[in-house]
Amino acid sequence: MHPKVPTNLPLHLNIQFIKKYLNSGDIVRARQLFDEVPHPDVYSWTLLISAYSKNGRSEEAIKLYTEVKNRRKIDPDKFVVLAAAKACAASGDLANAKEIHRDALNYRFSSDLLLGNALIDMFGKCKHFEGAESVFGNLGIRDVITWTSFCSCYVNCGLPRKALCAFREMGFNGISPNAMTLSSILPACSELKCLNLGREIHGFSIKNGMGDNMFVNSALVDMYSSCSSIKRAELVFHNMSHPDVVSWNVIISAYFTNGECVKALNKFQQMTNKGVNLDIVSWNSVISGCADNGKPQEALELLRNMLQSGRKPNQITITSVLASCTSLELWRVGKEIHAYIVRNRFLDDLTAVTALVLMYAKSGDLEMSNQLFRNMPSKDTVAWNTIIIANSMHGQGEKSMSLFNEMVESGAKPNSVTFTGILSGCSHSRMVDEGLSVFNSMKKEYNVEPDSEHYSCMVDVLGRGGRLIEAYNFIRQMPVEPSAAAWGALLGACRVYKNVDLGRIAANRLFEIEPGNPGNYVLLFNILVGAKLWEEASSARKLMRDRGIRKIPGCSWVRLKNRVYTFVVGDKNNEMSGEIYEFLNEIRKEMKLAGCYPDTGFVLQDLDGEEQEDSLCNHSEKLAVAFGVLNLRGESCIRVFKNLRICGDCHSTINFVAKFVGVQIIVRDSLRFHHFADGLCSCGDFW
DNA sequence: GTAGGGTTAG
Repeated sequence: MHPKVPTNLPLHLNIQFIKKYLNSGDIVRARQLFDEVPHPDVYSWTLLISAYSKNGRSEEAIKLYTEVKNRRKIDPDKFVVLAAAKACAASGDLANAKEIHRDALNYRFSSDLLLGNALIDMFGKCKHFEGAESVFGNLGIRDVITWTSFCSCYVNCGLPRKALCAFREMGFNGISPNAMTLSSILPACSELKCLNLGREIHGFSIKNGMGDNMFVNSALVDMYSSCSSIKRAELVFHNMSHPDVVSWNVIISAYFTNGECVKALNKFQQMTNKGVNLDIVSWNSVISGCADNGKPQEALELLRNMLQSGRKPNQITITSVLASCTSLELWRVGKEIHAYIVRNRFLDDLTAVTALVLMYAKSGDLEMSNQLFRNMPSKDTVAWNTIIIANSMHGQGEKSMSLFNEMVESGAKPNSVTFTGILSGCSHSRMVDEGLSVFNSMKKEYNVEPDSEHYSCMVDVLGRGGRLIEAYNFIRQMPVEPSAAAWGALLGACRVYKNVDLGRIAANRLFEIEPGNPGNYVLLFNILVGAKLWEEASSARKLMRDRGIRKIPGCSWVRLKNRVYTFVVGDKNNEMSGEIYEFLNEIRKEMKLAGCYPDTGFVLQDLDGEEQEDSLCNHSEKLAVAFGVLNLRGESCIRVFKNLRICGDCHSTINFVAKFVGVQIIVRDSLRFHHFADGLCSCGDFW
């Protein structure tokens, strides 16, 4: 081991040794020596505190600081308080930050420039602008660092406007910004999409010799990208003489946020080719970029590459890639990632688990979703919102409501998304009075102003509840402009309750607001056909044709052993097509024997008249279910996904199949989930 | 023997 250093040396020599150990990174040995020194002075304490905080061991640093404060024989100086402030800044520990601020006031260091700057920075990192304002106010002299830290505190606290005000005031006070000021203030321009100020800052940086500053330029790339000015972002990046890994990451994200996936992926490739060391952010940027831009397969592929390269995913990687699984309904891959989360102890990460809760719910496994949520050690508003939305999607309105009550009791604050979640739950479960009472309590009890989305949800609640006149009056009286969603909800309700008059009104409004949406023409057509108004129906159809609008083809898919099998109407391309149709014919016979007759009203939902006869047995969801049944290998559940709403005849057929074969069948249509088992559907035959 | 900055997330 190490030769023992005699501790009876004079203090300043011991300090030399402590510093030597710290400089070589041997914090353990420095601590040992420190513990043996009989009367360490405040400087030795400071050295150790700084060392711990630099090594990411803020807790230990703060413990030492508390200890030194309580030593009778030592008077804390501003440097030891400063070291403690840095430790708090590193860990974002607000409680201790406030304590340190109080100490600074007690010791009368509060007007010291050096310490003041560090305290402002600390409060900025702890996201507590009130603290920073108080420190700032106490400073008699403020330098460029004071102002810079003050501005970036506002930026960190999500107050970009205040940041820009402080930046202006700085100028009025005759302080000229430096490169650090500019790179701190540019994110405020990004957030506010302040292109003009951003360009002004760009010009200033060039005039003042900061044209090749990496930090400023990376912040500029981000600013231009946020202001949708990708060309300018590109230009800044290409003019950089030495882009570092962060600069590359920024330009990649910039391309993705502007929808330029090919360029983003090219840049990623280029970066790899140039031998830039990819960091975790590089991988996360490109993975989340793909996930956000409708490229889930690529996101998963990149995750594989990442693992191959030996880089460990973190919570952010997991969250992004789970979003991909959700969009592809890649339930099995999602399960693998779930296992990964458990193995790597990410289960206490709110964001990752919330994404997992959503993934399971969207993949049809509501039970797992609920179970995971129950086991979460802490829950924030987003987590509660997610579980409420999950239950609403699955038609569990009562459950959504009780979760909401639990949420309020737990002290989490409901926000606008919470109410959209509950109200949609109420509409899917025909809970009209509950919906009305929640809606009325939004502003009064929770101070959430209902927006257009909430109003549309309420139209849906009333409409699906069969209270069509009320729904229509609600639309006419709402203080916001009724959106397509509101009229669409009314139109849908008119289809269910066969109300031709209101259906016409709603459809005509929709033809104005969103003339290109085929769904509205189809709904009106169905309503008219249901009322046997053939001529009017065919003119609705003609209107659609004249406008050149094509119905979106119905498409269903089912997963089998990590492969996705897709079916369209009348699909005969599957290798098992023969068996599928045979099975469906058999089922039709069985249904007739059991006294179930096909619901012909729905045949017409398909606008392609030529196929009417046939199409009854041909809908994609039936084909997918049949394929799933024929390939059941001991599994008790089939999950089918459809891009449009499920049709009524398919609904009753699938219900029958589930009972006949003795399996659970879960169908997700474009709006919600249907759980079929034992001759019942979770939607109560109402959708 | 003392301070501050740019990228990724539900």
